[in-house]
Amino acid sequence: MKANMDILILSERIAQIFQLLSSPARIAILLTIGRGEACVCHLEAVLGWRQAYLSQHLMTLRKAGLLQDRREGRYVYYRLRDEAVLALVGQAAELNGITPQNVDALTNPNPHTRCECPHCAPQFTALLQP
Amino acid sequence: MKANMDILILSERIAQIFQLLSSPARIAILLTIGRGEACVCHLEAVLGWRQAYLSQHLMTLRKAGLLQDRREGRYVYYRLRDEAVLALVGQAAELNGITPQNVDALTNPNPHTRCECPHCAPQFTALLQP
DNA sequence: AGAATACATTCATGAAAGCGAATATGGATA
DNA sequence: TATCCATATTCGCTTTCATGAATGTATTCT
Repeated sequence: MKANMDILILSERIAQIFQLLSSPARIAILLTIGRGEACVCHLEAVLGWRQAYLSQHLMTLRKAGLLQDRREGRYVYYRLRDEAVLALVGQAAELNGITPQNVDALTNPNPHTRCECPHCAPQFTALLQP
Repeated sequence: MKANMDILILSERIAQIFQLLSSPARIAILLTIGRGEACVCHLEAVLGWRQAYLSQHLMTLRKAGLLQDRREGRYVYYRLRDEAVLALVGQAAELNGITPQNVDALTNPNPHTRCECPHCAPQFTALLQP
């Protein structure tokens, strides 16, 4: 039965994407990078996780082709390879009753700006404190 | 840091959806139901899996609110509670280089038709054989 | 009522993934 | 060259999840 096989193979490939996105940590990373660019220390500061932990998830996302990295000096900047993933995240959120505005509000909007994390640019740190 | 907490909570909820869809079996089930309606024996015949295995995944999808079931005699018919999930699956496929047509071709198109599986309507069985 | 059929649920196990600790690499500065 | 800092990788443990086996429940038919 060919149609049978097709649907299984197709489903497998589709599930791979969802598998990648099934981790809260990776979703948070993708939103924090958003339409911009971020070094690891930025994510470290914003999300409050250890560097090694972030690097593991970044490696996963990079190997899967969702992220691309760019080295500049001793910093490595990550950005989305395809911003369509943000649309996918938004649609998933809607399915769960979350409005697109809520997602957008937490998505980094800057298209490919330099990282402004507390390490890279300490003057921005104060803004994060309530 | 409020924004920090928000993004973690939001990411958690979004990841839940992806977690649900990270199983090839569940993707195949959703596509096979598609815009129509299917009883368990239909899925059993089309996908070639044992009944208990299907029932487990159906339970997961039902409890998560993605599927709704309707009893008619001793048959239980499943349908999508919100067809938006098909759009989500299609978008995930596109991210992985699969064209929407390829997905559509394997998505049951009939809106809420009665199940026509080999058990429920044996005359259709012949059509499945190449 | 009893048997048969369609479906649901529970339980156990094995594989995979999350996550922490430790360590390695690679560029920059002195 | 030596050292520091940003980032990457490996290892190991724990937990989670997928899957199979067995069993339970609801409905129809005789």
